[in-house]
Amino acid sequence: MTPVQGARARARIEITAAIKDEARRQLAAEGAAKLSLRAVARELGMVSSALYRYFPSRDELLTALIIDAYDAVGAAAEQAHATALTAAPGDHLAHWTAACRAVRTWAVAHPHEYALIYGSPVPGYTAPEDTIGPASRVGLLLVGIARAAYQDKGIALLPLPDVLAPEARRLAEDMAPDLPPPLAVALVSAWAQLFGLVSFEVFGQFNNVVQARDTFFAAAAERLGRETGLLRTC
Amino acid sequence: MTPVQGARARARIEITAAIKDEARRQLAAEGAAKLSLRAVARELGMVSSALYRYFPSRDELLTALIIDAYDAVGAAAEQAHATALTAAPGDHLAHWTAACRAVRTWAVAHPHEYALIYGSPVPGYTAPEDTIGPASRVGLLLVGIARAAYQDKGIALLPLPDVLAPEARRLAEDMAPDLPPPLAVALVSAWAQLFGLVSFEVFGQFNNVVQARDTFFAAAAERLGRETGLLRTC
DNA sequence: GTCTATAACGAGATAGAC
DNA sequence: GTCTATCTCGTTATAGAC
Repeated sequence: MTPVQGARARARIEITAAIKDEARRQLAAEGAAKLSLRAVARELGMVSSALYRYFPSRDELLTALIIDAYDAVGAAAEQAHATALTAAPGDHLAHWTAACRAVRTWAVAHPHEYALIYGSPVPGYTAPEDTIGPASRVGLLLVGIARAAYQDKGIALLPLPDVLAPEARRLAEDMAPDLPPPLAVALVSAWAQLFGLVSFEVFGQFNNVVQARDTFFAAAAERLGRETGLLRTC
Repeated sequence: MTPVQGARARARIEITAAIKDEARRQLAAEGAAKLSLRAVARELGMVSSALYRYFPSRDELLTALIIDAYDAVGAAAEQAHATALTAAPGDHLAHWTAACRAVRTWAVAHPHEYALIYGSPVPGYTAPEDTIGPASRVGLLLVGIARAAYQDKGIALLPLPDVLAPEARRLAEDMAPDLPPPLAVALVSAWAQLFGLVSFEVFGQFNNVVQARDTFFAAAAERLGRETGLLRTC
């Protein structure tokens, strides 16, 4: 808090940010598997051993990038949701699609960071527990939207097959004890399916298939929301 | 066709297979980005330059692995579909879920090959046109199942938003001119969402979330089929 | 013609001595 | 922090065995 400490702390923050920026650049150029502390250091005009004052290992740098990415996509979704909340109060389906579109927009703008968190696992790297919280942000937001809709007007979902009932109960207890188990199952499905749509676009599976990506995604996301019970249509 | 040619050809096929097998082993251990011709050659007791008799470059070896993977998952889905066709004739939803479950089963059994084709793109590698055909097999199978259902008893789908109408027409023309545009859109969405479910499981996003993976997936796949119009439920 | 081995290139990573 | 010696890589040219 003294001026000197403040300057030191500020420098540390700046250098940490510069390291992560350069690491993100390498992520884009070479992929997460080839991320190397040495190359980052070289590009920054530092010596590799100096980096260890900021990140104790390559894996910890990777973890920081992963957490940043989860936080960025989570914040984008949350902010879009907050905007939609005031722009169209009570329209739960609009809140849902706003969050979904924010996820897609962020992913298209940051394909390599998206690949880092929702693509193939990095060989030899296992995510520590620190990533669980940030990784849950989008999912928890979707749960929140569904909860608001449920408390507002209830939901009408298709009944689940009997074999899934225990898992549904367990899921609901884990993530949202106040919601009916079928809704919990529908939410987890929709969550995975949402990222299926985004991944297919970002990873190139839609090349030569889908052209009007924006409207296509918007329609699919709305459909997902409807099927999660946010609007009764039958 | 003479004995000598047959022996040569057989040896060539065997060595090609051995190279791909070893490459797949490295794929699992180090990831596609670090796949190295030299390491493959070393492990096989060959010299790196000898590999060029079989694959003109590292990227062509990658392409071969990608095509094999697409063909493997496509064949698995097609075979499961064929079995379901005779086991439950006329039950289009059962045919759909059988194909979906085969995709998941293959993916869980071959996570690294799955990651190669449906995960993050390999940095610096761009897939040649040869991969388009094999990459389309699962999608075309889903189209075929939907076509059978459509010709059998028609479909009832939600109307599309107007902005999506041109893209829907274009999509239907491209992939299945005999199917109504809304069905084409629903199929592409379901295709992407199916792989979203599989990717979340294979890539670890379901860790600490979904436990009964098999029944969860089966229910979600059935739901996807229903929503694609394979069964009218409203 | 078909294959393998040797050697080499230029580029990059890595380990250790200083 | 710096320098160097030694690795790796993809790829090619060349020569010789079958």
